Amino acid sequence: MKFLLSNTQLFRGIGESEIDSLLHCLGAFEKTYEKGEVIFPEGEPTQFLGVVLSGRVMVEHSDIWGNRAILGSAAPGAVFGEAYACIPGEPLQVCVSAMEKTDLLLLNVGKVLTTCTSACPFHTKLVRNLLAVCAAKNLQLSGRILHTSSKSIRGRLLSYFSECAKRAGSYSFRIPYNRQQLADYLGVDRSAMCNELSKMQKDGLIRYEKNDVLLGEANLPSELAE
Amino acid sequence: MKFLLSNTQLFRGIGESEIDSLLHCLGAFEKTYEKGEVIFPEGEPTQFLGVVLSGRVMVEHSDIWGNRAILGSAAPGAVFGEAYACIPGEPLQVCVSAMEKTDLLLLNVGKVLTTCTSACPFHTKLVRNLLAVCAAKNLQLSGRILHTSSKSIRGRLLSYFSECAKRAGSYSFRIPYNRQQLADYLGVDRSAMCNELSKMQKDGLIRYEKNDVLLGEANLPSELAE
DNA sequence: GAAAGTCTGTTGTTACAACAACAAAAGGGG
DNA sequence: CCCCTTTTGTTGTTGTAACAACAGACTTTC
Repeated sequence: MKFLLSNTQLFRGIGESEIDSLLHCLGAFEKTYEKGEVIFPEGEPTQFLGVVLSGRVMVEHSDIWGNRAILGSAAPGAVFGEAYACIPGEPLQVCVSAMEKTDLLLLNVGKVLTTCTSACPFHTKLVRNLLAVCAAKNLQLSGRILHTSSKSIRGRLLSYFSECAKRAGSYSFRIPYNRQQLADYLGVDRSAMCNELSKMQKDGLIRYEKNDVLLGEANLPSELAE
Repeated sequence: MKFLLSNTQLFRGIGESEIDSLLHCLGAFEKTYEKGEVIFPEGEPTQFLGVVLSGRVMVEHSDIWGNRAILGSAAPGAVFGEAYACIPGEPLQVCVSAMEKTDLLLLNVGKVLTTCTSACPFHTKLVRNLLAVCAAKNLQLSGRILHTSSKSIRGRLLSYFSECAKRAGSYSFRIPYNRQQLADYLGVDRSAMCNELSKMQKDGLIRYEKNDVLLGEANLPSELAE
């Protein structure tokens, strides 16, 4: 696990040997959640930040009519809840839950920030890393906003798929959401989105099979066929 | 100006006397922009973070068809561009411009983060403050997402107005956007939104006059009348 | 391996918001 | 003060996406 951690953005530049003492300072502990289980419920504050060790978590919001909006998800190595953990007492406007069986590392970040001790020599480094993580999360949220800025379903899908392709470094990629979740991420109706996906395939814009998508012209070699 | 700064989130806990040396370390300088002028153009990275001294700036994105999406705005004392300044070389996906005549303080944050020097004793404090600012900005962006999660124009307006009222600590508040900007912030058509505002007033949900809004029942004492 | 449950894709209907076009009001210079 | 520009509010039309309902594929469980 220490090896995994030392490769995350949060612990970048901190040796595996130092991580131990840091984790101790941060009151770190591991915890496993089953699919669908709530990790941070809406309405309560949290002192803890989560690091995904395995599995995947989802950040969502539900209004009083049951309409769900998905803000994003976190894959292994990624961090979540850091914004709330950095603002002590702030009640969550969102709910974090496990999309599948998930192992987490939970860190009490409140401790780092409220006490001014720099006793552990790597606190400083950690805070800077946390800042970088927080900044990157800002861009992720901005991305989600830009993906939903188009008025049409097709525009939203293409915007999202473009980013997926860019991140994967390939026109072929796998999306982490099922249809309902993708619809809630893009803020559209599921059935209308399924419909649009079909049309886009007919139009040769994409090819897809379940969660695998190939973005590009119809005449590209079809990696997805058979 | 130092008095203003020492009351901002970014410089909280840093004495007015220390701010001078910090500003020097950060290569800080003031600059004035006219209404409509671009501060950070889309596509280019920035090493600088901005603090609004007076006026107001707006963060927006325009797609290739000219559709504009407004991500948010920053009032005096607020900070912008910090996410990009914390990720060296990251090209802006958004454009920052002045909504009116605006005085800014620009700080080279890249220097703080890339060099590991803690020579200035208040660097550490500043980085922590910056983290808090970044976390708060996360919540702002989440808020913008939640305000646009409703499918109806009325739902989006009410969600936004609710937050305005909460922040103002009053059912009566003033919005910083004109109609077109508000529409672009909420991701709806301006004329349709104007229409919906009229209906909401007829229905007694709100009263408004230009940018002043009163949220609540029709039978509340009408502060806006006369 | 059958049964219950979940997920996906399809269709048709309907409501709502985008769009276009215009008039009135407000603001800003000269 | 008048003219020009910007902003706001209104109307009518049209298109698109939400919604409801269902069938088939795929999972999970016992």
